[in-house]
Amino acid sequence: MIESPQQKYNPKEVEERIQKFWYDSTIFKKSIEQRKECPPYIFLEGPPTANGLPHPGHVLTRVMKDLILRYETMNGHYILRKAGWDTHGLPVEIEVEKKLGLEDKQAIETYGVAKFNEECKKSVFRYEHAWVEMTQRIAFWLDMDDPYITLKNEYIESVWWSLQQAWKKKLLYRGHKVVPYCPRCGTVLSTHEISQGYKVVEDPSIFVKFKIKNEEGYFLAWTTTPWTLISNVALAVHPKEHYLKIRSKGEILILAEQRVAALLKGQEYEVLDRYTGKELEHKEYEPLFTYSSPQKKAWYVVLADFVTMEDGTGIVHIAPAFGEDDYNIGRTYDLPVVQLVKLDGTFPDEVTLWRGQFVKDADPNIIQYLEERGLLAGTKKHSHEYPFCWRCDSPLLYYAMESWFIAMSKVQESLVKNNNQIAWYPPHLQQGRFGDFIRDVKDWALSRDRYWGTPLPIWTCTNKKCHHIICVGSVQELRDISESFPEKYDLHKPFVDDLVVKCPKCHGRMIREKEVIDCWYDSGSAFFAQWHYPFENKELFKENFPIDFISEALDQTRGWFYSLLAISTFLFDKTPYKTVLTLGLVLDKDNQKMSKSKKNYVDPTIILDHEGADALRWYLISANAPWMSTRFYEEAVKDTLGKFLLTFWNSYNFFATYAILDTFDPMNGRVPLSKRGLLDQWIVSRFNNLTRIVQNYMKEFESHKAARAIEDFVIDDFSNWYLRRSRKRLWSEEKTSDKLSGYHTMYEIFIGLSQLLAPFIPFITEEVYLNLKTAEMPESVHLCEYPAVDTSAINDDLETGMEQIRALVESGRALRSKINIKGRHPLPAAYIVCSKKIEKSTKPLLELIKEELNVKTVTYARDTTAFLVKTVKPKYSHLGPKYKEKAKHITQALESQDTHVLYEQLMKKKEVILVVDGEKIRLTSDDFETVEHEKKQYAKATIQDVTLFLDTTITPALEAEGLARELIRRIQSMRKEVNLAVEDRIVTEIGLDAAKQAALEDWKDHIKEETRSRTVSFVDTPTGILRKKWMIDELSVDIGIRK
RNA sequence: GGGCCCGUAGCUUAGAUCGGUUGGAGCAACCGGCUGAUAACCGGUAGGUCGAGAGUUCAAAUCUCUCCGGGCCCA
Repeated sequence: MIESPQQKYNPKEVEERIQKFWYDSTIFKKSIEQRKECPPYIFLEGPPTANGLPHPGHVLTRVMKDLILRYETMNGHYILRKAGWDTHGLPVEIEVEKKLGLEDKQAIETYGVAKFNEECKKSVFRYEHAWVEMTQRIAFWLDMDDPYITLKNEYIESVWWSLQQAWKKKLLYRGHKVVPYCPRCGTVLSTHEISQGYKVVEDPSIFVKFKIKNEEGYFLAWTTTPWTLISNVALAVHPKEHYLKIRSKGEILILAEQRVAALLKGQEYEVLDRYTGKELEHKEYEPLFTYSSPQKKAWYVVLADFVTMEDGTGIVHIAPAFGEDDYNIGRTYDLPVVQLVKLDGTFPDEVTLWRGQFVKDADPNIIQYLEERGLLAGTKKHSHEYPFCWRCDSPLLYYAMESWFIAMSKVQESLVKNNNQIAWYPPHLQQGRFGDFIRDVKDWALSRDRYWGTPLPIWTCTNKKCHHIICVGSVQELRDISESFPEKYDLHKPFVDDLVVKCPKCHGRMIREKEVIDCWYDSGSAFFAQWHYPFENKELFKENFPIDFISEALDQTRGWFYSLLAISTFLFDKTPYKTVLTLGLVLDKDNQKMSKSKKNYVDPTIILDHEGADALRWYLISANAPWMSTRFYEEAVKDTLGKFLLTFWNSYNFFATYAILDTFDPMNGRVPLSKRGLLDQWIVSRFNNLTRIVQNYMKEFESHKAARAIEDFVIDDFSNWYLRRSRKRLWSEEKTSDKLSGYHTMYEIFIGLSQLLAPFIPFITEEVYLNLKTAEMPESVHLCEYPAVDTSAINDDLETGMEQIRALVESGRALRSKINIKGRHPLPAAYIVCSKKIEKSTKPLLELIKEELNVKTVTYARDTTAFLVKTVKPKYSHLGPKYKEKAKHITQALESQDTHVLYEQLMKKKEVILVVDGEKIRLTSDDFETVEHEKKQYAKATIQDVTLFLDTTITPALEAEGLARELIRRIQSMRKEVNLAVEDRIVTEIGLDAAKQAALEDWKDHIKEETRSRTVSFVDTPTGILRKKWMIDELSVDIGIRK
């Protein structure tokens, strides 16, 4: 039995109730289990970190994932939805450092690594409850009871296994990388961290002369970091650019041809020689400083493509320890790495002149020293962006640090090949941002000199003669070589460092590399580590690889999307996922990124409380393409609620109210579609077309277009046309077959809509479905099949006809409003002038026009002649030049003529003779323009190929009918005013002018019926529980009603 | 600094792949109408430098270039 729904839609109440139903009846579990034998659709959840509160961006990703997964589930797929948590990394450590008041790494060591990591572990799940609650409230169905967690021993063990694979393939190696480093904090900063700390600063830039060996003259180089000159080992030139040897002010200098003009503007110089950069290669020079005596050959010219002609001299000083480009060129030429800066950012003792000084502070001293030695050719202030530590605000140094790497460059071709197997949404990312990144892939700097992370499973023998290095790939391996490996263990620092590990070769003590690994590696391992592969679940892993679908926000392109592909490529040489949906970012009302510091951050729970999860979901889905950024603010969600959800709810409420009143039973008396009225057939056809459209859009993740198509259907077709046009048949008291057809149609559309919309707005659809479903149907809408298209129900001709009818009705209404005749007043006739084809498609639906336009008859005509009058208008521009001063009189004479008669005369006799001032004037059709306009009693509207005429003749009978409708409308509004139930009967008394009374005599019964009046009587002074005086145009009416 | 994405009415947007009538909607505003389902609905009015400029073309919101603004990624 259908129950009466709440009059007002209360999202919070509905959603809480549905939430409880899902929980009590374990619907989520059933939705997975009932598909167990179905083809799988494999999904992998990108693990969030629960040490911060979820923000609107997370809501968007979760909504989109849920939409796709529910959609695929209803389309017959078996989908596991394992949750995951990302738990390691620097952000966690920083939170804990702040909480414990630890300033730097030394402070952490003093505090105790064991205790520190214990705090990190606790901190990681600090906001788990908020995440779980948000996930549930927006109805993201995810198995959070059995998540994968990156800090678990099993997870770490899987990660270790994969690292051992890399080791065995000789991809894991120790090397140098130049990284931004904060000397005060003693830590390397991640790129994400430094991007927050760039500032524009003015630094001294200097031109330095390097004496050419065994030859007169100097190379002129330019630098903005004088302190790196101490560690200089080479000078770089561009191989293809030209360089000049010049004499200027008595000095011989070599610099780039392109830079000479800019640097020596207005000065005289003599060109002595010209070379390409290539010709300068290996030319030696004398070192500026001799604090180091490198083992390898240094102090000569090298070639590098990165040398630009934009600024400087075209000759770049190279210090491999302090720049990434420098370091790379150093590797190419096998240059020594001279690193005359200590980790605290000061010069070491060897640098006798400036020992102990902070390098940046020493810059002026170094400049002065060079000046004194005559090696300075000039200084210039240079403003550029320079990174600062976001924590302590001290300038960062680029610094070559020892680090462990995965040689991604060795598998670059495989990366490209595998990337090309992936279906990217939006497609431009594949060859764009992501493809560029992969084509130019760098080795992955894996290690972090920190505490809270997966420890690098590499042990080195301390026996200097042995120096054996092993990479451990399982707990068992580690146990085998450890002394007293305990039953209970935790594969983090400091446990792994405290183990006494014996070298399998020489039995010497082995020490672990102290680093932990980049937490991106953790999450990028999820596709196998979530199953503890290969130690367990080998089958499960096989079944779930590769993944069909992942989806995260755009900022993950080079994050998780990359780390998954990278790991999968070197492990299995396969793409780990087939389809990736990249979501746009969520911005605030003013298109600004949401951040706590800007205070433009919207708390999703407020919207969930006010507008509800369905409104929130619908907004996020329909507002924009998934990959476009979306503005997020409460007002927008509120609009969505009002426009779409409430219309849907009210339609449902309307249907349910009448269905209950008529004790409609969906199991009884179903009318076959072919026996139903055209209106019913039309909406069913529209619904099936809609279903097809939705499925097509969803295939391409154009969920916004799918949503908009549904929205248009619900608002325009279903609510505002179909239901409105169906009202009348529901009001009739007997159970006609038309009424029953209507109920069955509405019922089927509501069930269909609840299924079609279920993946989008899971609560309200469940509410509707549960109330309407019969006992035989699945217990939840989320256990149903997604609607299939019934092509036999699609009738394109009918839909075209209806479109034309609706266009006619629209323009007819506009016409009525233009000629100022209210819709309530019936008109005798409408005429449609159109082709046979249009007549054929609209004829079956003419009843709709009759009612909507309130006309007695509708007739077709092939042409407009019967409704139009042709007249002529003098062509003044023609008459003027021809008749000059007479023209005025001619036009006066013409004005007194009937223009239609003139037209006829011109048609028949081809001329018009006028007598003006006694002179005969002969005018021809050249002197006139023909003008058409409708005959007096017709009003005309044109819609493309169709012309609509309304006959505006109002007879006394029609006037009376109009008046009757005016009265009915007022009595109805009075009923509403005193809150009468729809079925209540009343007694109506009307006081009005005697002549009008007589005219209304024939309409009394009609008024009685329409207003559910037992009696309608005309009296002098009406009485009742409500009495009102009305003005209908000029007419005063007095109405009283009572029960 | 480099790469990529975006910019259409006050707001949200369609149209861009393939150049072709006068750039469509919805919300908000205003005027009028309708209403015993609706927080609705219907008709009308007003609102546009299609971010700016240049180019290609008979013709540019659409193609090309430059610039401006926003965003992301990378330095």
